[in-house]
Amino acid sequence: MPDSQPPKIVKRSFANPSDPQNFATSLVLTPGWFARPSTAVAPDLIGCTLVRRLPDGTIWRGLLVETEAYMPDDPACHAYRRRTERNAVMFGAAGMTYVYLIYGMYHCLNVVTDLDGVPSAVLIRALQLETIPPWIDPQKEPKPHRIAAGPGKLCRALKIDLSLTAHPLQLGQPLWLEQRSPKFQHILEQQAIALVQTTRIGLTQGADFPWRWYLANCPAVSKK
DNA sequence: TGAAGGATTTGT
DNA sequence: CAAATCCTTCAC
Repeated sequence: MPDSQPPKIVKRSFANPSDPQNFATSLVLTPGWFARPSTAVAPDLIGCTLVRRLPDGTIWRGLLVETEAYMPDDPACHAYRRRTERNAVMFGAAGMTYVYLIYGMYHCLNVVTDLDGVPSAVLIRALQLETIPPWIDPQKEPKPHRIAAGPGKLCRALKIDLSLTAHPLQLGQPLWLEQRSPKFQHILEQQAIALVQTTRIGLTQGADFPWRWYLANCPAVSKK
């Protein structure tokens, strides 16, 4: 039975109650939250935060401002034809990463959605980074808010590659997701900001399905 | 075993 | 608008 918003609070004991991870745990989106159709999860992910933990322990965070849904009977979905070695994780339980290589040089990050056996995912297309990682060359990208504007660019910015596919999105893993802040939720409900729904980008098939969502007037969105 | 092509990005 | 660049898929 899929969960609905808001996500469950994860109970976990800590030796030190002031441990910042203790607070972070309650914000982390759980597998059940992702166990809904990708067309339901994708808009709900806008305003949530992607957290990247590098092997050296450093944490890099970005606000999700653009997503796309890929469904089981969707000709644009990598799992549309059949199960293969690459897309196998999409056929499994929700809350896992699906990373693939595109055009030989860019990686794309997806979140596996829906029930076990229903192959679908949400492509994360753009982030608004909280801080700019030092390995980003400011000469190459003069606009700081555009560093993660695009699925390939955000993976480059957060050092996401094929080694991170089929990983659980959980606290302490290389990647996890955190729910919207109360402030974001509020201004969204007050319609002070708008979620735009439109068609997906770069497809040769299934291009007419309106399964792309982005934050209106956000400079970090990949394309207007 | 080989060839075609892709959920992208950048520069001409 | 075409190049970069390589993994995946499908045909033979």
